[in-house]
Amino acid sequence: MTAPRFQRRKQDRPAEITAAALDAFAEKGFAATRVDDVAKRAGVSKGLLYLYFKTKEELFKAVIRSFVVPKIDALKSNVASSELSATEFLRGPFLEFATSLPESPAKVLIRLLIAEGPRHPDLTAYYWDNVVSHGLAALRSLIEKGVRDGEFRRSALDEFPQLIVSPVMFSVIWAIVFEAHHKLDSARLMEAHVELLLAAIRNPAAGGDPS
Amino acid sequence: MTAPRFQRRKQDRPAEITAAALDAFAEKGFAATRVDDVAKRAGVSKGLLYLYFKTKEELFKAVIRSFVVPKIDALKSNVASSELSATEFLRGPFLEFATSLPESPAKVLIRLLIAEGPRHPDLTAYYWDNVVSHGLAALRSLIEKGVRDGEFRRSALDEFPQLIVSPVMFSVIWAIVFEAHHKLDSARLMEAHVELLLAAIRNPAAGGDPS
DNA sequence: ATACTTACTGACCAGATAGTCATTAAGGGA
DNA sequence: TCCCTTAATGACTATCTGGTCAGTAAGTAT
Repeated sequence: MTAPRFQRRKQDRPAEITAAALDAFAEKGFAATRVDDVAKRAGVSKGLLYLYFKTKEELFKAVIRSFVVPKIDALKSNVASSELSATEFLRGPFLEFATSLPESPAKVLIRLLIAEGPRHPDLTAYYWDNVVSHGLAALRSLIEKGVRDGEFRRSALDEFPQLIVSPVMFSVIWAIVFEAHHKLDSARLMEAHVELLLAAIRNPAAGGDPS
Repeated sequence: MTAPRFQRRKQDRPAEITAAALDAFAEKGFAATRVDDVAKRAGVSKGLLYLYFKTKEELFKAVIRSFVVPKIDALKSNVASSELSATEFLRGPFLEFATSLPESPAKVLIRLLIAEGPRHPDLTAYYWDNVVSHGLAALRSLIEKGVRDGEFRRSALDEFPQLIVSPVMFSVIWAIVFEAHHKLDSARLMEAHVELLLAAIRNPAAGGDPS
């Protein structure tokens, strides 16, 4: 009649453990997080955790990877809906993405990457290959399309698409550091950014803009 | 005839120790740095370190403070040289400041603040009071001046001066994470940013711009 | 029922490290 | 030259924690 002391759920454990680890890392950072604490949050013994992840570092990497992959998929599906003009894309999907990021798990990932990245070259390489390079390429082609269609003039954005996303990163950092005491309305910040950007690169030779 | 085993240099020790600590933190981050290692780098016994700093955390805070203060002074003296027009200021002193930051100790401070800030509310408060709020105020008054003088049109920058510095922060983060494998020419990035910014907010009613 | 595989537990250990303190000696004053 | 204050040392400890492993019991096949 006694409830079983545990269940065997080989399929689900890894995901549950990485989720618990993300929570813990979000609160304390990697180094200050105890493996025992992660195990407790996942409702699992420390021994089991070590059955699925060889070391604490492996766990760390698995956390990054497991939350990066879905993010990329979301990004790709966003870019796929590209019947929009470049301007519309910036005001629509891009703005939405940029606004949601500072409140998503990405915030934690970014903190971890900044804090621990320099000690994990393979991780930053992975992140570069799977996220940053794709993101930059997408931005570049977006700008290129805008220019081709006559919406945008040529500008330094060709070379530095980073300028499109730097306020996004800024918002995330702000949220990490000042969240508690100095809120930043990142939605409106991003709107302002997009409008400034469009004002700067709009092709003066082309038809006017309704705004 | 034997050289003395140590010298008593009460005045210099704290600065030497915080400098050593900055180096160590830059390499390993706060949590992974051993107090013993800091002491060795400073050429001092661990016991002495604890004579000047009550705990490792106190040392951490002292490091942040001791490198923030000079940075602020530099900033203030920069702003003081304000016979320049707003446009000239952005293209001159601001650009210089923005370009130098990613290679300065500020890089380390920012990494530490992102990594450990959430666990040290008093530190982020200090940083806010002494750096961020002043910086934002300076940017606001710069924009205001530009508008007053007819150089700039009113824009969202009034409300979000953060947009002026977000690429600076971006450059710093980039340097922290991808330094080794994907250099970013932050000088040219910042130039591009300033020109885009000016293109966006230049007052169309005013006299043209030579560029 | 019974035997068998293996997911899971939890007590344990070895190494590391923040912080202490009794002791030493530098260096200035009388 | 001899004190005497205190800057500085370094050995020591209490604790903490990543990682191990012998044993336990959940589930499955027969």
